[in-house]
Amino acid sequence: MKSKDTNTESTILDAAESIFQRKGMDGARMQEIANEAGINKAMLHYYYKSKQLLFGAVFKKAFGLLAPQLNTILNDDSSIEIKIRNFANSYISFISKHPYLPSFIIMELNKNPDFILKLKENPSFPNLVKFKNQVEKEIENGILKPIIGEQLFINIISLCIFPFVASPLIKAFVDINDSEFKVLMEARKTEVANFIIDAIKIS
Amino acid sequence: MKSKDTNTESTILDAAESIFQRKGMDGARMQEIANEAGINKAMLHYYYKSKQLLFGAVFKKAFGLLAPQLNTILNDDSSIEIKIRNFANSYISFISKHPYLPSFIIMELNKNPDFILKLKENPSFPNLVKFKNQVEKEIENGILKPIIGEQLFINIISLCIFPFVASPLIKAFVDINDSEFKVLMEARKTEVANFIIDAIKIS
DNA sequence: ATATTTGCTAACCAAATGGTTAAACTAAAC
DNA sequence: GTTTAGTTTAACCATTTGGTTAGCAAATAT
Repeated sequence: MKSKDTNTESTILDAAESIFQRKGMDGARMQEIANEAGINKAMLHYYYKSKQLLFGAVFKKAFGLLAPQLNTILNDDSSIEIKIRNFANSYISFISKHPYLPSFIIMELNKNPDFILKLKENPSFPNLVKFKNQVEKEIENGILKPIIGEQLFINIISLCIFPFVASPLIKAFVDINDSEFKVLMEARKTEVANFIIDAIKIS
Repeated sequence: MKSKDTNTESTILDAAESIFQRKGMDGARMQEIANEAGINKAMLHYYYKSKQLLFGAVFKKAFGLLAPQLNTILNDDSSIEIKIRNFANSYISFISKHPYLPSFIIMELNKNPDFILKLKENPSFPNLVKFKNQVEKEIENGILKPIIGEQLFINIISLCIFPFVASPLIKAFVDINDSEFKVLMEARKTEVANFIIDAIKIS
């Protein structure tokens, strides 16, 4: 048997990732994935029974990259302010390196909302309870202005993720090219954090 | 000739809108659109030469609904604070009524970023110049804390649009059902505006 | 060495899909 | 009443597409 350090199964998954994340489930072609992997189309079915299952593997892997990052903000013990600063910085860094990830997840989840049901069963699925309690406590302690934890959470991820999901729109509205966009996103690492802190912290 | 008040051409466009916005260009089937419109598939090609052209008509119409709303905030003469309050309220109301619109536009623009080039030629395409000048002036006048106009603009639309684009994710994270989501979005009309104002206004 | 399992390919298949065509139908124009 | 133009349909077509099969090649087991 072949025992090359790049084994076929993961070559396929990488190729599928690249194609699916750019074209989506419906737009992707099995032949295109095979070409990208440099192998015969039949191999896709040999390792991953069907297009659905191959897609499932890609989707699951993609979601598995995003969720842990969210848990970071939700479940460590630093103050809300520190968590927000860390999160904005690390999440924007992360997405900059994987710009197709969030739009891929969101795109496919919109076309098939039921996908989320299986994901929710996973015990590591992000959970807001601790975060909400912490927000309430800091409000009681006079550190934060009154705000609903859920809304704050939505605000944080909106500000971090949306620019990447809607990057073609943003580039057009702000009238900038790809490299200027990168600069703008780099600046957002602190910009977003400062913006949120200014909005919620009692000065 | 037929002169019924519901003419075939617009029946087709409505059906195409419904299907394309839910399934996307790649996921939509011409037969499905024909069924939705209650007519023969050949009629689609009779009125709109091809799937591409029919899709183009739907996309153009959809974008034509979103752009004017943006110009409202960019090009009227009230203060930044008033504009933000009005915008958050009216934009969130609007999207609530057309929840598929933003994700449809963003989804297809991600798959085909060149679409935006033709849209930019349109003189009514949103332009940030006036908004940026206004922000700078209010900063000089001591009304606002220093902030880059582009970043503020991105923040505003992120907070208003993202929750709808990522609604399946949001519902799962916050652990709410559709009707609770509606309530949360209703609350955001003022929540988002207050959040932004708290972040940028000198108190 | 031989048999057997595993990895891989070329060729093939049935179903789906966007698109076409020729004929039928409708309603106004002459 | 006949012509003429636009409108609609059923049947059809070529291509694409996900998936299968049979056989080959290489590695492992016996």
